[in-house]
Amino acid sequence: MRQEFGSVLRSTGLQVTAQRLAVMRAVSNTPHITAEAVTEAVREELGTISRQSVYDALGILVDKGIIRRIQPAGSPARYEDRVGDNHHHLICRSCERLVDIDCAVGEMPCLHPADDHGFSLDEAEVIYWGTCPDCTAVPAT
Amino acid sequence: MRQEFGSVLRSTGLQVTAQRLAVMRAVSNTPHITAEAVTEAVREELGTISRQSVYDALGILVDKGIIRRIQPAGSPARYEDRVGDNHHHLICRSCERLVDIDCAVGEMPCLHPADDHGFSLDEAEVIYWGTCPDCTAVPAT
DNA sequence: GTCCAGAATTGGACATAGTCCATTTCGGTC
DNA sequence: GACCGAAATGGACTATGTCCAATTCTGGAC
Repeated sequence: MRQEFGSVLRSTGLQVTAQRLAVMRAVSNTPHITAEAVTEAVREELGTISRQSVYDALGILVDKGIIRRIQPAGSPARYEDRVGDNHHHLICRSCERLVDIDCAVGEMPCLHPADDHGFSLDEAEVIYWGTCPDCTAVPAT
Repeated sequence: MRQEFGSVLRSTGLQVTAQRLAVMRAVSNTPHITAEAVTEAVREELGTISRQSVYDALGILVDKGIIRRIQPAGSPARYEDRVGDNHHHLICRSCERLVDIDCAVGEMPCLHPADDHGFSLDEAEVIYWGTCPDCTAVPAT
């Protein structure tokens, strides 16, 4: 996780900047991190960064496929650097905990609808909703 | 689609109000309607309704399982009255068009992850992302 | 080492989607 | 027709982003 980040950026034709490296580190260190948490983490590392730069960096990284954006209902967008393995997510309705779930198929799209209405599909996003063990134990907090 | 709406409300212990009936009608008439469009439709019917009442009515109807809320990434929440058949959705990345897809299984949850991390699952939400025929024909607009 | 062009960053205003709360009104019952 | 609790209202507020113009930085050429 050293200067690999730099080469990744360069290999996609992006400039290597301290802000982008810090954003990549934040996403890499904290799975399912939110934009706000990224901002905090980068500020800790660099002292300052504008909200704009964070969104911009995250947006570009997502565009380039370096990180993945997840936008579950009722929660701000989250980012993760586990890309390419097409895994899915499991979310607790009660505490919003988000857990990775491996995809049994492993390639995209891993599911095919009976009728695709002429669309050309590139991804099947699966979110499992349920209640996590902790929240099951303590139903109403 | 007559006074059925009224009985549905009563059967869940809710009061029957003009606002709620109008909201239900709006959702029923326009598949995948947004909160904003519901507000417009209800205003056309009743003359006036507060944004609050729309959100409140939609929220209660979702709570009671009378309608279903869909919150795809990058789009405001949408509502539909097709509940109970556990169908999925297909969205065009380019024009945001949203289409229903029947679930091959039909019962919830229709998918089971290899490892559920101790969660008790109640739903597997599937969103297929792709490009619709129109947008494929006209790539960049 | 200096300079340049384009890329990246910044900050401020703005947009969108939705929530909170105190008050008023309404639906259903007696 | 009066009453009570549920529902609706309106206004302020919050969270999460986006847009834009101006500035700064990066990497390469000289």
